[in-house]
Amino acid sequence: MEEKQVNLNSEGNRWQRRKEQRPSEIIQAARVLFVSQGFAATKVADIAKLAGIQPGTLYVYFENKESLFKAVIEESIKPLLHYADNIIDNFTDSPQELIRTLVQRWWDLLESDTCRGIPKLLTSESQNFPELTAFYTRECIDPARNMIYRILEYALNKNEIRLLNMEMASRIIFLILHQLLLHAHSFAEHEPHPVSTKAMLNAAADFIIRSVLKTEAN
Amino acid sequence: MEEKQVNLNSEGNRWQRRKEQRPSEIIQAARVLFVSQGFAATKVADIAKLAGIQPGTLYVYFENKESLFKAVIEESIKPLLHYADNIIDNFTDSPQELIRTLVQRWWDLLESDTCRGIPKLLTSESQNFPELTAFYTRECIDPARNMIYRILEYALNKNEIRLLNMEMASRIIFLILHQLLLHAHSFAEHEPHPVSTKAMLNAAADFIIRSVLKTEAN
Amino acid sequence: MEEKQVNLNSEGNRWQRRKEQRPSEIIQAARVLFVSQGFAATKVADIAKLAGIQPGTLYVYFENKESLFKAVIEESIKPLLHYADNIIDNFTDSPQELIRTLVQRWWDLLESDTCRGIPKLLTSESQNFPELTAFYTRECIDPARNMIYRILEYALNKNEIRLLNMEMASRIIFLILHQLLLHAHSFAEHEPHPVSTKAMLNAAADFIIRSVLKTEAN
Amino acid sequence: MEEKQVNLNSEGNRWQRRKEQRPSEIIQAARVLFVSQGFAATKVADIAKLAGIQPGTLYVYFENKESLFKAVIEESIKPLLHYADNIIDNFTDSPQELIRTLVQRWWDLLESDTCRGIPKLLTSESQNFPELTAFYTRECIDPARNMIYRILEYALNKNEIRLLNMEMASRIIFLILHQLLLHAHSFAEHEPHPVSTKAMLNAAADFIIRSVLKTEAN
DNA sequence: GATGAATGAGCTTTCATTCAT
DNA sequence: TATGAATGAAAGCTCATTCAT
Repeated sequence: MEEKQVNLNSEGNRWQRRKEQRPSEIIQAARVLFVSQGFAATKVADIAKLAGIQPGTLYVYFENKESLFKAVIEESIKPLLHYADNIIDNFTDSPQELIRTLVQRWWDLLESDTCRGIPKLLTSESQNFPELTAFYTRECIDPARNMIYRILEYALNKNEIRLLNMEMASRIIFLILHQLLLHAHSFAEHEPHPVSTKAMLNAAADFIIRSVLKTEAN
Repeated sequence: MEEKQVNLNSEGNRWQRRKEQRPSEIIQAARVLFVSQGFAATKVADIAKLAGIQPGTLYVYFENKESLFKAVIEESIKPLLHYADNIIDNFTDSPQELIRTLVQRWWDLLESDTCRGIPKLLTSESQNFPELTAFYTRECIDPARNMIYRILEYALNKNEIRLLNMEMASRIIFLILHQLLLHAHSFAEHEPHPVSTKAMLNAAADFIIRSVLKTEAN
Repeated sequence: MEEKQVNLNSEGNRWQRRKEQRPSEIIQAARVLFVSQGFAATKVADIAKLAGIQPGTLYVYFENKESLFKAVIEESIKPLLHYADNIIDNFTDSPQELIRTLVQRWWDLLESDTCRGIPKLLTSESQNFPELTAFYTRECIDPARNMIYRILEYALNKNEIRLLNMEMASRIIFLILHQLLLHAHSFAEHEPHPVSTKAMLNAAADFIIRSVLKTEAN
Repeated sequence: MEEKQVNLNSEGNRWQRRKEQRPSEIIQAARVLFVSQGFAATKVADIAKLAGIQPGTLYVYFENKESLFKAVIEESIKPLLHYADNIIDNFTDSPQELIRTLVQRWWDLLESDTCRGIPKLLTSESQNFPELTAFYTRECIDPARNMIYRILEYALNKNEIRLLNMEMASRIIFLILHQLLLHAHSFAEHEPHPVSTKAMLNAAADFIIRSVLKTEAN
């Protein structure tokens, strides 16, 4: 007697889940190479080698190079989909602390093993993969800016914010946070005068705080 | 009586000899495609087509695709090599005006016809062309930051600067300016809530001014 | 009852995996075309077709056309590296018999399946591949002349040699043997009055014997 | 009223004559490169450069690369067409002297400025240009062997010839003479133990004389 | 006639993908 | 499932040839 084999992971999901059975090592390997070399310049054979498999095996799990790319983005973006919750878990700190926490958590999350370099990759390939870019813009960038906006609102409620356009300030803050990530994967290692990550993060937080919060020393 | 048939650039001018203009036309075409698609994803045939020539003609002027890429970067970077002089021509304005001018001129220069998209391109290809990246870092990024630093010094001398680490502040300001350019060539067109360039530039200037200068409303 | 349809190499075996035999098959095909057309005039696609593979397959085994050429030479030369042993296995025959044997064995060895046409090929391409030519000169030509010299010494010891400069005679004998091979791959088939290989070999042996050995009829 | 323009140099001539107006410098340059590199490996642009002209100019005089090649052969072969008269001008010398003269004149003629390397070139390209090869075989090789045959006849008449097959001996003598030329353009410069041209020519003459003529020391 | 920039067909080579094992 | 040799379309590049100057 045959039981109908139910496929729980129906492929109708826009962002398919393959979960356990998918060799996430392939995705990790692919992400590393895509980030450093770009999509077109990365060879499938090199991904396979880095993942410790043969080229043919890769095609057992991914339909083609492009769908692997999408899986890389999709998978790496997952932790960011509800990052608001991840990054800032309570709004009871002082606004200043909140901003410092924001910057640090932002870095920790986006440079974590699973999504390191994804913003750089999406910036580079934005024209080649417009759907992914639109998805990222809608699901990650926009929520991120909303969260920043909420932090500013929180400061506003505490009467600690300076006179400013909160919408535009959110955007600029986002630019700073985003560029911190890009810089780490592009020019950082060619800097004539390198600066530690910690120093950069602190400087970014200081810069933002000075710009948006009321502080003694103006 | 036969009128001489005048060929209005229909196909008779395929054999135009334009030794002088060709290289820069090819470079312009190549820059556009390299910026939007990346080096590896851009086909030589497409560059040729966009430049209005045949593929073989491209090789009359450039040894290969890579040297064309280098020519694109080097040529496009030229206006930036002494951009300090280009961007800020006098330090007699108020510091606030100076920063507003900086942001606007930065944009005008870097999004001008000759170098539009180059920062995006170099960010994307930094790992694939380390020498070019080092060159850009040394000759463009570093001087740019120095110029920003001098603006802060100017404000310091006028006693209009807030208490801050000028070196690190310069770096963050540079990040903002740089990211403005990248954003324009990546996510801008996929924004769910687009914002005009003018608004972004003003917001960036405001943000920077609030962060580094003494202002009434803190 | 259905007989299993046997596919007699019609097209079902396009995907044959024959890692072991492939390289030497490619080399054989390449040798044939290189010998008749020269290196530059031979197309990689034609070599592949003659070897019964696709162009891409060739590059699984050889880095490029030039390294295939080198492999052809190196592989084809192998049987010649110790040909002295191969050609003349004993020095107990009469000098005259020895020379007849030399000529015949020389022909049999150098026109065997594995090295047919190589002297012609190396003559043609000597300027384009100087290292290979030097290698061939040192490892094949020089030892060949030494062996000829030893045959003359053997005749000398038997007091059957005429008064002559043995060093120079060896060179001339080598020229004759070498040219026999070249002629077979160049003008032979365009001869207005063709002569059989056998006749040529005998004539060459006769000519050499008369020149270097004491014979009754002078 | 138009007179029909009469082309005095009708192209019906199998081996066209362009005489004075043809830049024989082009042919000289082409011969040098064809001999050392082969037909396919020689670039028209390099021939033009060596001839001191521009690529386009070459096509004023030659229809295409192949017809230039034919002109090279055709022109270079001219001195050989009646070389019997050129090489041996009298049959009054002793047969031995005649053979020595033959070898020396053969060399002087075939390595003269106008035809140096042609035998090597034709050997290399024999399969690619069968008509030229047939022509060369018929008009040069065959007459050359006939002349050698006549020398042997002359020796026969003087009762100075050994017992031999004169037809086959002529062929072997020709092989030797031909190979002397080939060797000079292929392996000679890679010889581990070089020998002067003069020594080789003498050795060849000695070798031939010993083989075909009655001599005291047998 | 001479030029040399421009051509474009055709070559070598690459590499994402397939499939017999 | 995993393999990796084989594929073949497509890319970069060459160079004999053309033709406006």
